[in-house]
Amino acid sequence: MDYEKMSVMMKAMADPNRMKIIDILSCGRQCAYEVLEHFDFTQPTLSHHMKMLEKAGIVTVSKEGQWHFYTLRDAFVNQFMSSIIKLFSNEDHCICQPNQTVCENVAEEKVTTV
Amino acid sequence: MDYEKMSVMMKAMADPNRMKIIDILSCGRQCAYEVLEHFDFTQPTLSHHMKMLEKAGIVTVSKEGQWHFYTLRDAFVNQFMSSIIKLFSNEDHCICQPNQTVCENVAEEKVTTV
DNA sequence: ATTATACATAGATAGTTATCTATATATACA
DNA sequence: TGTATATATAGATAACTATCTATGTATAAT
Repeated sequence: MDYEKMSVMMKAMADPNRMKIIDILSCGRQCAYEVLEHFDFTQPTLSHHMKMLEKAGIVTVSKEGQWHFYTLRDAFVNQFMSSIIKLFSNEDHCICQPNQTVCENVAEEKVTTV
Repeated sequence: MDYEKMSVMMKAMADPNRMKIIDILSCGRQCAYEVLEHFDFTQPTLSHHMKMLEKAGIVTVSKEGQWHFYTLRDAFVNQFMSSIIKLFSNEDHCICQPNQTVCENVAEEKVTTV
């Protein structure tokens, strides 16, 4: 697991306004002007947020005349989901044998439910 | 979807070091001392990170003598996964009819694959 | 050509945070 | 009791970021 790369994605998602933008775009592509109607902040602030989402590989832009259409990337959704599943399961990093000699951890086997 | 609450969780997860901590704890509970062995930063820094994870509802602590055992909360994992699935699908917020009169968005119906 | 619209960029500010050193607290052990 | 160990707290600093106002740019409409 590439924690740094995943961190960039998660930090981009972690802002509540950007999370709402992702939620909006999950219904299909929309232009910046449409997206802005759902928020109270100013247009430059939206421009900033969209750039963050773009840089993190979360959305793509296609420019048609004066309109900039933003689309949620399927590749991002798939990659993010599989990374999260790996993170929560005990397959990837797997330091399953806690140091018995140090703190006598009597860890029960963790059953992965994800 | 409670974007603010989800944001708190995601911000807590989004730090690469805390992400690694979650990955470690997904294999079962460990004490702070054990967790610290996987990192280069100092003990107060780990203490800070564990507190962030606790406050976000991601881990719980059980104190046994001088040892503090940290456990990844199943409730968090379940809640997080279901929220993410809602976020990526077009069921929750669902502003599926972009404003035709404004930017003539010819959005194709988005097929939910999550 | 002029005006309106959609979006981006520049620069500033206030708030947050990841990290450190230094120190405190609490438990275990000799 | 005194010492070692595990963890927390305090305070400082540097970096990052969400937001604003002001302004620039590019396209469309009149």
